[in-house]
Amino acid sequence: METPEEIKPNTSQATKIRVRLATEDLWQKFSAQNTEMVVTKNGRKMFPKLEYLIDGMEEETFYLLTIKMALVDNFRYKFQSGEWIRSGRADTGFEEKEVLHSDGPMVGAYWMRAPINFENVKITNNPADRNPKHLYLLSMHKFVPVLTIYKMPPKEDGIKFGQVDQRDQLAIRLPITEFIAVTAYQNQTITNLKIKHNPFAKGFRDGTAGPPKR
Amino acid sequence: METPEEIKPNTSQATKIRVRLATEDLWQKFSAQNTEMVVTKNGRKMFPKLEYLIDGMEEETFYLLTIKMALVDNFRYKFQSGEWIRSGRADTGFEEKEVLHSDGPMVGAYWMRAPINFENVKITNNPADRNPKHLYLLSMHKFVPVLTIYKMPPKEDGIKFGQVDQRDQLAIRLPITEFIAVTAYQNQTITNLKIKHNPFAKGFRDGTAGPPKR
DNA sequence: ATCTTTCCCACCTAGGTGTGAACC
DNA sequence: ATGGTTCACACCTAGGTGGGAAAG
Repeated sequence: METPEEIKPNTSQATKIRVRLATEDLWQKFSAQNTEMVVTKNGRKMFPKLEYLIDGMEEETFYLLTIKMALVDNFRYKFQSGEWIRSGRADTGFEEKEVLHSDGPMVGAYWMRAPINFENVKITNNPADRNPKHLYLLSMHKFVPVLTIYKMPPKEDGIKFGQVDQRDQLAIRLPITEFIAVTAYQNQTITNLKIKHNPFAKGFRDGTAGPPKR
Repeated sequence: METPEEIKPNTSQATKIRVRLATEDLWQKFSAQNTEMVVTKNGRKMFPKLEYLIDGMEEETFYLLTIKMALVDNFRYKFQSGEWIRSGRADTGFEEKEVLHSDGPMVGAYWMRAPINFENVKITNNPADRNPKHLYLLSMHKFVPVLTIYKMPPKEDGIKFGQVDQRDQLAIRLPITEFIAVTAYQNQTITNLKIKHNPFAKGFRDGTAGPPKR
């Protein structure tokens, strides 16, 4: 169980919330080699997936969950001689954008029942992409996913979208999920891990099927 | 352009909103034969899809969209001698449930730009189904989809989920989208229309591929 | 008997992989 | 020349169809 890195001023209830990754072992394998994530013009899924396990919420209170990507530092990176090194200051033009979890406002009991995944969220290097489920990232920069949990006020009559108090926000960034956005993998070890563990890359595994012929 | 059937007490802005179906011609073909929709234990997609075209929203105001299914009347139905007839009173135990559009709160300009579809919403006959994107329906009963548009107050600092005034809700039910929930198709004409127009049923079309062998 | 539901199936759509060459 | 990006591609996962037999 990891401790959240960033906790905003908060009510006593919200600070009891704890978050960990559903596939922490897998993330650890990537993290140890410096995780890379491919960004494309049309949007690319992330692998490993962002799947969080949550506990400590109030069973009957409504919460909203969002995900965003934050720049880890102000540098550009490049892969040289087998390692990632800094290469000047970060490009300009990056703005954080938040994507609401598509399940909408749900009670704590719901969020805690099963892993919460954001696999419908894709990352892109196309600044003109207006898809609300796509996050624009800068290639060759380092990012960290930020899960934010908003506690809703008690529901009233009608639809339940009360105002969210700033103090009832909890932002969680797990260092193990940091990654560098790339348009093509740089580190062959990362490529091998992707092929080994991502079911969609099964066609590139040795012993399962031959490499693609051309 | 159809006129909304049901307009709740409303601000002047909200009443300017107009909604029509993106695939109205297709819905018309089904509606003329009494549309049937299959419900399953694990959830089934609807076909034709619920795809709405919207105009008349304020470009920069935020709106939330939801979908729900309403019982059209208090009867149970059965298909006898080639037609749907009433067969006693409706079963008990149906409760309307609302599903938020997964894009979350978006400005009017966004909702009006392209057809709004709810194809991630599935219908089921399993009362124990707790999936927030699944709607529990009673088989052999008649339903109508209800699109509800919630106008949000001007955004403040922080996250933008202000309270929604009851007067700023607009509920739209298009009679052409009424359907009877079934566990197996009753009317062969409906089956033929599904096979002809649903891409996933291509395997059952004559002249494209033979019927499945067993 | 009759009506309704469930299950597995062949067949299909939709779209997620890294590759390697081309492009810039 | 170098470094980063784009594209079509073969190969795969995932899952949406109604049919038909069986079950309830």
